[in-house]
Amino acid sequence: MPELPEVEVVRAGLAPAVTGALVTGVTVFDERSLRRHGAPGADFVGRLVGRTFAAPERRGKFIWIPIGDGEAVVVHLGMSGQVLLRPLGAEIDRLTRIRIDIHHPELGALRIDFVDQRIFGSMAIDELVAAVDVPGDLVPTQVEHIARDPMDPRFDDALFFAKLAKRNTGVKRALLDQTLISGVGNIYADEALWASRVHYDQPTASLSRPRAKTLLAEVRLVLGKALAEGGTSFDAQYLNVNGESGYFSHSLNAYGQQGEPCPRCGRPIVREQFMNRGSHFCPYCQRVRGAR
DNA sequence: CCGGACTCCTGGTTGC
DNA sequence: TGCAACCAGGAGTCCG
Repeated sequence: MPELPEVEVVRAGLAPAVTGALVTGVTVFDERSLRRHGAPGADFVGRLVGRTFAAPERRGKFIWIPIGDGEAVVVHLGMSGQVLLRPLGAEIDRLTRIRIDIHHPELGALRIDFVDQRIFGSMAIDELVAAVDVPGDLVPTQVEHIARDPMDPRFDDALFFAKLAKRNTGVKRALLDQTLISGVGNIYADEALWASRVHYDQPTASLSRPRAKTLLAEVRLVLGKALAEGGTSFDAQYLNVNGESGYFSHSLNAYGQQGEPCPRCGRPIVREQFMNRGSHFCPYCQRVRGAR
């Protein structure tokens, strides 16, 4: 699951190569990767060829590259998406779903390969609209409902705490709710909860303010650390635009560590099914606190 | 508002 | 050795 750090690594890697580049050709190998585009592949190709990319932007796990005329190419990696930057003549991966040929004024001809095994990811051309909170900021309509991520300077901590207190749900569910806080997925949710000693099903409304602050701080810490290390690569699926993997898997404390000793107390980490996915935590360090 | 179930999907792994 | 069942889960939708 590429989460904020992996997606940001992709955005940052894309930036120098695509900004100012002209789209010279587009090939759609699998139309299913255009699910969010809402029109056939020919429409996608026709509207993209001849356009010039501006600097790629990101919110949460969404990347978009403005192409002028109030439009942008929106990219979501889903579960298994990769965006690879390659020389024009490089070999094409079998799982490449979309290929975009570009010409950069300084770097020359390049190719962007959208590779996606599970096809939960997508590309789409979308209209840019004013952001709800800061009208000067433009976001694709598909991203309008996505909250700012905790690394965004405009992320509003007080607003987040207030919303959290009003929610009547478990804290992990809230962390994964992209309309409340974006960019966090299953891995970093488990890691941040472990670091702040909070149980995944702790009711949000019962979280004390100091605990909520600790949790948000740990979310930022774990995202920042992963970012510095180039993103997680625990199953080698997550690559930067150059096809290189990150190193964060070496420092996971809870995610995927079931049966291993908790790095804090030594008792075994447990994996439970929650929200149709695995939740990894230390049953000793992370207990539901404060009955009601 | 909330949560659960379901959908999209395929390749690596597991199990017989 | 071969094959089938199983598992991974981001995000949207629908329903009770």
